[in-house]
Amino acid sequence: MRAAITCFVDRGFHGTAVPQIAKQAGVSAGTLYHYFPSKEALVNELYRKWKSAVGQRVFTAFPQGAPVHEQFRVMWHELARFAREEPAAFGFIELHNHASYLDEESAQMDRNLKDFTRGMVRLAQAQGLLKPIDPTVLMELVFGAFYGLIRAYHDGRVELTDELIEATEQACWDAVALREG
Amino acid sequence: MRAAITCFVDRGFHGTAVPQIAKQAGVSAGTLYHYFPSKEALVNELYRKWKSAVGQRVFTAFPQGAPVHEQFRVMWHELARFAREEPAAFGFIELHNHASYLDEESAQMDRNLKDFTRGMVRLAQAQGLLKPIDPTVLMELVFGAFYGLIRAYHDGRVELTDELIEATEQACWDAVALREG
Amino acid sequence: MRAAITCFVDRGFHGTAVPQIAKQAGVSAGTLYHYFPSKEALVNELYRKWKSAVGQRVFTAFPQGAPVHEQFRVMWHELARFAREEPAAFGFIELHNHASYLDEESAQMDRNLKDFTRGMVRLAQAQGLLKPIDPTVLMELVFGAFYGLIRAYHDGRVELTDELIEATEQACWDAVALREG
Amino acid sequence: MRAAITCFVDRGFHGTAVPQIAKQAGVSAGTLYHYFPSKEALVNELYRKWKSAVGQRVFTAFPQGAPVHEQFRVMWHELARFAREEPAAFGFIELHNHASYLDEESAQMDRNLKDFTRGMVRLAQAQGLLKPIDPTVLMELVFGAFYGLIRAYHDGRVELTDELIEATEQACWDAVALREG
DNA sequence: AATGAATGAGGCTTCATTCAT
DNA sequence: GATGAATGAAGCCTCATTCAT
Repeated sequence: MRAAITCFVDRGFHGTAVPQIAKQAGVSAGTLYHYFPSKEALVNELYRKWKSAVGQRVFTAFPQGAPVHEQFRVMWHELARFAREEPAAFGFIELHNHASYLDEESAQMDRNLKDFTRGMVRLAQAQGLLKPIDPTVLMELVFGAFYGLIRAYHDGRVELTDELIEATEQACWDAVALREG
Repeated sequence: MRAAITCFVDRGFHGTAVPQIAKQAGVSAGTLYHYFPSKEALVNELYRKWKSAVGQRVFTAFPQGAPVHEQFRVMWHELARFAREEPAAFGFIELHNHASYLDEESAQMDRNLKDFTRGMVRLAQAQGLLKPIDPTVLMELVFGAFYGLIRAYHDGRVELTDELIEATEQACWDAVALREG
Repeated sequence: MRAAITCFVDRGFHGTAVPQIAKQAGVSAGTLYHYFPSKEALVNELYRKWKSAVGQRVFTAFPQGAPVHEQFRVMWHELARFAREEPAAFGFIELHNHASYLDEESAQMDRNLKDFTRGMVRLAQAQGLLKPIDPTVLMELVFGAFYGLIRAYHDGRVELTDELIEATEQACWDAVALREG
Repeated sequence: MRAAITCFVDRGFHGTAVPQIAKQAGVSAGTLYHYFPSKEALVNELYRKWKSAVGQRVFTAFPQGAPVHEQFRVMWHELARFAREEPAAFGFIELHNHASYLDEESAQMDRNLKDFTRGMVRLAQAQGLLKPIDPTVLMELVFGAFYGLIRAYHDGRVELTDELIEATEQACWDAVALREG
């Protein structure tokens, strides 16, 4: 339910009451329990659904054989467009990174995504295209920066124009790329 | 109380019960209410205390007349060392950015810090040292990246060595600096 | 439904959910409400059905003109055999004696059975065959003892052989009979 | 709390709401949870408290070296007097025999009491004083009869005079005793 | 100043019952 | 007739807060 996502984004997991979600969704509290055995199960299901959606989206658009910078650009643009189209969902995913109420299945999904990305980073480093910093750190810098950008967009402090996406992509590429000079 | 911070970092504001904090602090629940009128007041007081502590720390070390990159480097290193020395406090500050239970005073403090920083960014942009992107965005990219780094440190996924601090500082400077070429 | 009886015996009236009964019976929850207007009506109907069944059984086998001890023996054996053949139903009847959700019709049925039995006891006392104790008490002693026997059988603590039925019948007859000596 | 016992006796475990107990006890629902971690814990604690009270009572009055019939008489009278003095508590104990929400500790207590009693029965049988029926069955007959008597007393259908206690004791002794003739 | 028992509102969840299909 | 999704009242329990000691 989209209603649940909005609530969770606004107030967090513990700050959101199940009846609030139900009201927002226009159903009764009991009805939620026909579809989800518990509040935890609900949040996990939502998490996995959207996390895999964003993963699919990037994966689908990913230019397999292209240069690394082009791949980076595509990933950044896809993520940004996703965040622009589904701001609530994106905020939801970001919010729940590493939350204690996520179950093992959700955690496993996270790890898989990260492992895959780390593999790509290592490959690019081996080609001398990225700075020789711990891949985990490089990823955290990039995704952290991206989250920062999206947070500002959510709060209405900036508009997420294509130009801004392009400019921020360039900035973050500069952060991780090994300067040729 | 340091105990409260640990609890809030582990479980979030709504997920932390006042008696839990009291127990962790080794006092009774009632005692907390001698010092703080409410749970919200407690969290706000903690927030302001540590936010101003980190602000003071950066401000004290800040090299007023130095070149911008040097200023950036000092800020980054001070923040990183703070996060290394007070991991719980730093996690606490980061966690509560924009939380709904922060009061106006806390929000005002945030805005002041941000406005000040934005002023510095504008100045550097006017000198042609930083990329001509919305200063708000530049700041979010940098602080977002920094939070990402610290998160990885908190989770034990990386060690926060001086070398890593230096390398990440360089990467983030590359992200925001205007390339001379 | 036999399913309902099993559930009620296992968990009691309040501890049994209507959907549980439905699932056990292999039908949907809504279907139950085609046949019974409410959970209370269901339990009352079951109660009357089986209570009258056991009453019929004893009544049918009852040797009208025989000596009192013979009558007692027949009653005891019939009850015991019923409990052996329909353990769930018997446990159900016993469980719901005097329960607050039994309606007036069920209560009336109980009273009729008891009044009838009490009449027989009085008759036997008048003949000097039973101890001159309040007939209500005599009945409670006998049926209480019988329930105790059956409870042990239900719990698997004893086997309900014909020999045991006979021996316990003799014991309970000794309890109520006036010793000739 | 005596209030809880009354409620449980009236409506059973599942039929009694915690707020009902609290109201009856004149405290708030939350207060109960200062003293008992859960409704189950409450019922178990009450059960053990009163079960051991009745056990103590019989044990204290028990005439160790006396003839078996005298021992039986004492036990019966003590039980009856206890039931007369604490009708709610006695009804409560009886009600919860073998209930599914009793925990292992309570069940163990039951078993210990029963094992002890069974030992005495065996001893008496070896002396040729009791009928040679499975001791478990003899006990169930006697306690079942006793419960029946008390049930009638609870319902106000009989008065529990000393004479009645004596008469019923005699009847139940006749049930289990081996007739000398 | 410190305690911790007491409170009652509110949270998560269940369940008897209804009703559109 | 049968279903099972929907409901909302109510159940168990937690928790921020108060207050007598």
